[in-house]
Amino acid sequence: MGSPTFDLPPDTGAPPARRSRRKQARPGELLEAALDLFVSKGYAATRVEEVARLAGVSKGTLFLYFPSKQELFKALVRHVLADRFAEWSLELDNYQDDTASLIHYCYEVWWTRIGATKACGLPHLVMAEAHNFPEIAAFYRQEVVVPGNRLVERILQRGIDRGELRAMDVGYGTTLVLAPLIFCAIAQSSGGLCLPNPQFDVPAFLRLQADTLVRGLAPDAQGALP
Amino acid sequence: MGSPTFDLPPDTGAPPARRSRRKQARPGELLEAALDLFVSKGYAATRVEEVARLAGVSKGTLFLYFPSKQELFKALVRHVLADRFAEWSLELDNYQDDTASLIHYCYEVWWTRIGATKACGLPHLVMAEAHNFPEIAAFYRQEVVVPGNRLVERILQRGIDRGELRAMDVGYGTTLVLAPLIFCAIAQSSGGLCLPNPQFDVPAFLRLQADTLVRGLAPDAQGALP
Amino acid sequence: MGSPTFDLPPDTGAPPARRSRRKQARPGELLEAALDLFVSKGYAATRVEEVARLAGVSKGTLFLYFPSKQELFKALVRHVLADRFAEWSLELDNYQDDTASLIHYCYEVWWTRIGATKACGLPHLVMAEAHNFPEIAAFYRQEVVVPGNRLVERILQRGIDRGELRAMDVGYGTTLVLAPLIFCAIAQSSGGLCLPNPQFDVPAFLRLQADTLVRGLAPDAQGALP
Amino acid sequence: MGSPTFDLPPDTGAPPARRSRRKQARPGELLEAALDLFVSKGYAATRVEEVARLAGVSKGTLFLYFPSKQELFKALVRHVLADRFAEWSLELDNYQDDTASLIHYCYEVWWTRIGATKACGLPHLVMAEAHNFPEIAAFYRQEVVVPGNRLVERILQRGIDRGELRAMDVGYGTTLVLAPLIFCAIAQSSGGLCLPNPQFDVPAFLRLQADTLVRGLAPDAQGALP
DNA sequence: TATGAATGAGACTTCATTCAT
DNA sequence: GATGAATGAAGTCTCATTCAT
Repeated sequence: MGSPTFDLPPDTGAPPARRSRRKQARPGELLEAALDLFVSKGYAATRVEEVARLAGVSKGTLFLYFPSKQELFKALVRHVLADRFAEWSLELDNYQDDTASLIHYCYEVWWTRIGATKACGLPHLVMAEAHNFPEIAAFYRQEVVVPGNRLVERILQRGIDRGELRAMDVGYGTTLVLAPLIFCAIAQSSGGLCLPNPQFDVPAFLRLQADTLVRGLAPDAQGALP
Repeated sequence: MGSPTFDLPPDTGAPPARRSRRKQARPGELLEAALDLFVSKGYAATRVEEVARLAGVSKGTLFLYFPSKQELFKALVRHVLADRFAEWSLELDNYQDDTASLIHYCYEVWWTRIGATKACGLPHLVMAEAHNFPEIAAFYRQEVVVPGNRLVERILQRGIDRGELRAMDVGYGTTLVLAPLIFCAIAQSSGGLCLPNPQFDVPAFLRLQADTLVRGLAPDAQGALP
Repeated sequence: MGSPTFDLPPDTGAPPARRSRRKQARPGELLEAALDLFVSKGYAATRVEEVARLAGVSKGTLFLYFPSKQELFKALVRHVLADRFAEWSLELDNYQDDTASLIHYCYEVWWTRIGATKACGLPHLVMAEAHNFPEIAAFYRQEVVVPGNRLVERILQRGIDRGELRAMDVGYGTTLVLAPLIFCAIAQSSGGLCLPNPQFDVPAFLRLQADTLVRGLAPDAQGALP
Repeated sequence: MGSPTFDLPPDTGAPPARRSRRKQARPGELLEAALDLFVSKGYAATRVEEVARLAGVSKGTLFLYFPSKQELFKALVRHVLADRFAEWSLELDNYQDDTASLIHYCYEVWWTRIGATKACGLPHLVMAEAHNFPEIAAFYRQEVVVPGNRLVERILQRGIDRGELRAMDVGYGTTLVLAPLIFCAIAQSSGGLCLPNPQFDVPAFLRLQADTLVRGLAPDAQGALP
């Protein structure tokens, strides 16, 4: 049940010694700072010096840990997105309740662990820079998109098998499930720019979305076009 | 049924003369080029000289028509996204069929006019640059987000009034309708990075999405959580 | 008794026809505009397009008459400064009164014909650009500085010969006479920046200066250092 | 008896190492270089890269110390012209001899500290750019023109009080005293363009000017116009 | 002849990266 | 290791000049 952000060193309360403090924690602090800034300002508009300052080190020190701005960005993506799906897959294996509940649970969990955290800015950022960082795009596809789709495929297949969902093309069905999450991630990280008003309650929307989706995928749903 | 892109001058086959004087056509050509490059490379990674070259003019000529890179971007947003909603609103007024058909029709029309064109890259771009260009964000909200939501609100209210949709919070319902379109726009403009495979058929997905949505919003839908 | 500015064509009252009006007057109008702008904004900060607009023609037309900005500047200096000293020399030949009156008269005349007109901005401009325009500097020295000094030398020599001025090195004396004029020209053209207050009355100062100078050069003046 | 220019670092004979770190010395070196180039070529014709090269650093380094070309110019004006008057005011307070000597002394001191140094090019430059940089003009008026006039006012009033000068409007009298200095500054910085010949001995002229001025302001001077 | 659209060299400025300390 | 002064390539924008109309 990992935190969606980074494991910060335990705060000892005392101000750390200036020069030689927590050397092994530096990369994490730099990535934390990079996440903040890349997500809120975009890749190009973020200066490496800002990242260093926010992490409490000098510009030169950043380059000791990451050989370039591009490598910093790649490391950030790898760091934030790695090893989430293994954990989630386990949770799915152990889930006992019906599919409607499972979908609701997934949306809730996603919100708690991703949507409500700074990590939710990354998908947007990765997609925006996909053309400039093909390597990152490939990594993202392999480490995030494919596992995410696998996970949802299993959920849908389980629902169909249990008679809780109507028969469907599971490949497209996964996107039906994932699209709202990606939408919410982007809505969040763009300051709600695609939402109708600033009071928009994203968790409530996700509940409505889950409910509507479950209704729409129910075996006995009415109203389909011929 | 306006084209979502610009009217290029008729291609006479001959390469345009050097230093040809085409004051009327220049802004459209430059915006067309800007759309191509901004959408595919991002705002910061696009150099104004590239835009000018793609439009077949020199760097200086671009600045004759747009006083800065930022103004070029604003003009692009205005040109591509403005004046679509008036037309759509008219179509809605004249629509006769039931709500399920209307929603399907909207998704189809959106795909034809936006999703399948280069214009579909703009929402992504605007959201990515929202923090750097608050003025553009405000403009986008006012000229695109708000009118779009208004349009969908009318569709939903019409459906509820006609007894074709269940009662709901129309404010959140609009986002249920719009989110898939925004998702598809971003999926398209990021090279399908959030889609499960390269053969993903977006129009087919939109049909499935419309169908599922209509089912989910139907008055007699089953399966809602307590 | 020439005007210190340019001879404009007689104003016929009727608005001139757009295209083919007063072609032979164009260079003069352009030089008039150039004087205005060069003097008030400096050489570099003046754009040729501004000059053309102020003269009522297009940028291209300016280049029909002057092959470059530098040549426009040279032509301006030549035009404004040419043929002033011949006239003044004649007036000097015919002057009858005593030297004190003559010096007062010279300062008055200078003020009327130069100091109070836009032409008084030129010395400043020429001196500021002397390093960038050695050719103009040489021309200015030959056509303005040398004749001006000659004229004043004759005045001083006449005064010494008539016993109205003490014996002196006439070469340095001329600079005593001319320095206040140059000072006033620069004070005027810099917006009074070297003057103690905005109400400074330059003609009154020149009268005081002439008076003080005459006293200081009088044969029986007291107070010299040992 | 402060030097009007900057204290350069001691020349060790060896060429400075590439990428040497000299944070303390840089601003002074850059201002020194800026003084040289601005004064000899004018503001617009001086490129910041030239300034940097003359100071032995790269273009980027200049912008490390001065955020823009305009700020460099302002800093130069402040540095060269500020803090001279406090010192001079003190000297004036302690002066014991008669007014004629004092005026001579002032001119001598001005020549030594300003006229004979590169600093004498600044007044000309500031006046030439006054229209383009109103902020600098205001600063110059407040920090240089006003204090300078104050100082001379005190000298004249002291002379009148001691019966060594005739009664006069002290406001205009100050300009009588200062005009020759400004004239000489401009003459120097324009390569002697307004002087009758290249052998013109400026200190000798200033002595003659002081002498003539003192005679002209003497209480018993003869020869005033009615 | 007159126009003004078009050009492109060149200016200022930024910032990722290097490296002496 | 850590620093931050220094670098210089690269970007935006200006404007004198050209030239098709």
